[in-house]
Amino acid sequence: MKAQQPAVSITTQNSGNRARHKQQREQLLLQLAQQILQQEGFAGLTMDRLTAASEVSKGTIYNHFCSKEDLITALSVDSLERQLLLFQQALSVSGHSRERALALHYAYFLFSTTEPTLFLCLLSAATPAVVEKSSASRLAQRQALEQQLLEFCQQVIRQALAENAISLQDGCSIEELTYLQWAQAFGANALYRPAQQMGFFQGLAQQQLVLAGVNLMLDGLGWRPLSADFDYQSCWQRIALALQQQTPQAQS
Amino acid sequence: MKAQQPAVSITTQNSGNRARHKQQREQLLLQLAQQILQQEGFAGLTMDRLTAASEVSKGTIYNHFCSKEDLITALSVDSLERQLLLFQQALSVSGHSRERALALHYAYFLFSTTEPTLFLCLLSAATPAVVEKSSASRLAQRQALEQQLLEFCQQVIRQALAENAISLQDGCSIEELTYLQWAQAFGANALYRPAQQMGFFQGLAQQQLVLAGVNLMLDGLGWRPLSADFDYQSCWQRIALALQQQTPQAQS
DNA sequence: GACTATTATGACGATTCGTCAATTTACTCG
DNA sequence: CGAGTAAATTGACGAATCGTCATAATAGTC
Repeated sequence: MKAQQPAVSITTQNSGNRARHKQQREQLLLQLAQQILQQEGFAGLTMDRLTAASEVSKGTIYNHFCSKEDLITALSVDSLERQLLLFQQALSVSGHSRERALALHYAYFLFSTTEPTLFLCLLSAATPAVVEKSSASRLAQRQALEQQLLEFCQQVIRQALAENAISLQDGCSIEELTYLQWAQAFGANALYRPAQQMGFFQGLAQQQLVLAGVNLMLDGLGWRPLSADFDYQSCWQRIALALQQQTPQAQS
Repeated sequence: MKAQQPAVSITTQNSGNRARHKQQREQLLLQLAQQILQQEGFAGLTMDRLTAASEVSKGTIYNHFCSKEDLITALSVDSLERQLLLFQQALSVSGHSRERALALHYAYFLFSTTEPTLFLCLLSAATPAVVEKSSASRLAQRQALEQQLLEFCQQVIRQALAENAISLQDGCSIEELTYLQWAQAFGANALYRPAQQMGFFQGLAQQQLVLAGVNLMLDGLGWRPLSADFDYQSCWQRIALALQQQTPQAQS
């Protein structure tokens, strides 16, 4: 069950391979950290344990991550990279602008459920205790990725404007719209587990809630076609199929 | 600058006072913890520091909080209690149902800005690392308070139904609506700082974003009067005045 | 005023973090 | 190919923090 032989031919002769090798190991360390997180919980993730699980020493690990918190931030960066991939796939589905917006929301939802651990990392990484002790470069990475994600959202909104599917009156900027949708998606996905755990709703699936939230918001905006004039339920399912069948991919 | 003389007459003779005295001290400890949090950051909050700042020993502190994480959860309980007070005040403003819904959103926003530290505690307390090491009783307290808060929201929605200001077609339950508004409010307030820090929007105030988000969502729901037919901007300001002038209260 | 139950104390062991001098490895060049 | 140098790795160690527990103090009772 140990899938981590070095396996890479470490016959790196020119210094170009050094960086690549280092990055591969970092990826492996992140994978291990994620495993520990899933199996032992957040309190169980210690640097010594990661050291034991890996094949390098603690010093080397601190050569990659300047602190335990930096490791969490690194995991969040990894999360965002995967989200980015999902977003790209989501935008490859065809349809009018509102369908594509829905696809992005689905991608976000999909990530939050298929990778709950990483999604929680994202939450933890936003916490002051973590931010305070993460390296500046890692924080910059995270910021850059977030900006890229938001860029995708803005693209869809611009498409909607071009299609004349929405009209931005009364000083409502593209940034504002993007932010509000981001907030909606973040809240609806992040709060689901806690709410369910406290027995707030019984039968309601997370999917239905997210879809309903998006429809409410986009209807409020007047993004045509309105949910009364279009079957976004089946649109949602079509998107689900399109994204799901692409997910089985690179693992080792 | 030290505002923490015991000051309470500890001439507790009958055992009824014991519990009360203990609770007072717990409140004081929470206040101190919050101070440390503001001044030293999350990484600076250690049990030893709290011990030094207080006038009791470490053992006694661990008599109140079974772990450092339990302390964080206790702070979040404190936050929720204050939120509850704000919600009560918010519901005391007069108006039609949608105005009252707006008042709740304002109360939430107000809390997130006037008590940023406590708001972040709420976020941290939702983190697995904290949940895992908090006492069951404290977690139950938090859950109960959250349920009370949601109860307030449901009240307003029921009022709206009674006023015939909304109609719940297609199996959209009260719980669903409550959840979606909660999610919207949570997201819009929690993400503001990070988004601003990454320079995503320049001039946009948090207030405007929150208000816009609520309007979008409630318009989408068809909650009358729609934002096109009513000046929710001045309504918002009126609520602000009504709540602001009640805030200066109990501190020492 | 003696006696008991409850609470408080802070020194202590256990963990975990993060460092750094010593060592090994990788690469260069004569 | 082998000596020399730069870079990376190691793991023992100090520091900091958590949480405990035997002892001491206090409150309440008879």
